[in-house]
Amino acid sequence: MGTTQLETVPEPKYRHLKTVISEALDSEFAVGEILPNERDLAARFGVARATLRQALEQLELEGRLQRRRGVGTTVAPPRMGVSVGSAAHRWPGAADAAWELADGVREVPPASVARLLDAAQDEPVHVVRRLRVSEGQPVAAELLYVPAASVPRLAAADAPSGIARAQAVLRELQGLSLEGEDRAVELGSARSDDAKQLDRLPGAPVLIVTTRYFVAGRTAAVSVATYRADTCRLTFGDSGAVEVLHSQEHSTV
Amino acid sequence: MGTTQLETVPEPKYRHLKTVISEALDSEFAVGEILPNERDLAARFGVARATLRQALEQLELEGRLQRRRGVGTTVAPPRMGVSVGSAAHRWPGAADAAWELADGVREVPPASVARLLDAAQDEPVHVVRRLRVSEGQPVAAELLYVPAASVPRLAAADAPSGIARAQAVLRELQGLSLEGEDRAVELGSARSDDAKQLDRLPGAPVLIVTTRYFVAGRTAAVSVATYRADTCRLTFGDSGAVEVLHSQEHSTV
DNA sequence: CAGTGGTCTAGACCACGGT
DNA sequence: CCGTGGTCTAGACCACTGA
Repeated sequence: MGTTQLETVPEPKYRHLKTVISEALDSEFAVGEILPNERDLAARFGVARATLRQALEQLELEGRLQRRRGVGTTVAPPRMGVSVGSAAHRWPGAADAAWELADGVREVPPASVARLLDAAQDEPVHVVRRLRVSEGQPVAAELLYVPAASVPRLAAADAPSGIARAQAVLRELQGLSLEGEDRAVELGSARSDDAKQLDRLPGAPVLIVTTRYFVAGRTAAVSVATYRADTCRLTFGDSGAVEVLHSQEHSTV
Repeated sequence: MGTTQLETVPEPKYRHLKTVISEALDSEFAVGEILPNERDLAARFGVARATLRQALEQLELEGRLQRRRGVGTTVAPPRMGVSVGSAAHRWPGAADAAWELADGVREVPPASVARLLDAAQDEPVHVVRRLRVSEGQPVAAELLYVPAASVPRLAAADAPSGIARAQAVLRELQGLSLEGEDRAVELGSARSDDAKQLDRLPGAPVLIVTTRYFVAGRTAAVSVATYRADTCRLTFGDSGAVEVLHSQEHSTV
């Protein structure tokens, strides 16, 4: 057995390119360094620009490159590890720096969220918008959905839709005793509003972390956090172990 | 301020296409149904095939479509929730069905893994290859790296590199008392060998789950599991809550 | 303003799956 | 074998950034 690598099939050009460039990145480029522009690179490798771009796209997906319109393509630093749910049973924002309040409104949640809350389809809930910043750059945009029933002391039109309201909702939440959480991670593409906050183009790959917070057997809140997939490695520290160090080379090993 | 949605900029065609098709999927198509082929669709929408493909690619990334060469494009079912680390402090394979042993060899791990193990750079370790199957299809390919020091009772050339050897390694592991785990999730693209096992093309987007297992203060094993990003939603059940139901609509809400 | 990446076109051929 | 999606080309124009 051991069908290790017969590779009877001709490798597509863009995949070979990807390997070549990837190796060049390891040996000949420093983090932050600017690569030649796409037209020059394509010419240098003797391929069409579209083909070159296919290779660059995958390298960007893997967090090896960073491309910005009007600027150029640079060598990306190793992904930063962002902690997700390290200390369980703690309300969002509790002593948690790194999250920056952006807005607080009252809206009807999307159907998928309404399903997770045990709420009616058209019932408006509190929505707290937050932005997570790490190492100086935005890494995640979060929408925290809180049904009115979870924060009964908050009157309907308590604060005039803004950061003040967001603060009020979070303050109320922290009075509740959190029983547990439930988390899911999946791949998605950035909605245009998230993309703006994350300084990416709409459609950029993101890791969507959906968290349900349980109080008294019910779902008291749902958080949908959109993390930049290119720059982030989500860490789940179950034990009190050391913070995870850099790692790379998940492909083309 | 509320820069909600001025959208002064013309929306690219492929993004508009994506919205249109996405809505059509919700209203006019059933799961598993086959879409018209790309040439017809492109003609119908009055765009070049490449542009149509850009829209389809993103929809596939979001798990809404499934495309297979030689077959066609079908409407994908909702992502399945696969549990990752629901019951912590348990060795891999312990009563854990769903993982299917594939191979067991002895190899030098990639540098990134060697760094996580407290091992020397060129020291060979046991490598157990496993495949996770859920709902009848492969969802993850795992490489479990176990330094010889973690399983001292295993002689160097104990079994002739195969499933028997894999079983022996796992059996030894389960004798150890696991102290904790440490998990990280990041986006990657499938290496060609993983791609084969997962029935995808090389380069397909995957969620890479790296787990470190701690015994006696040391890293006794490292698992690198590659999950299909298109079909999987990784779930982390911290509480004994109900299994997560379907959810969708992470974008274009 | 010049230079970058992002979008788009209208073709072509290839690799694969089923018939 | 035919029809599918996958790869590739050689152009073109647009949107954005920074000088």
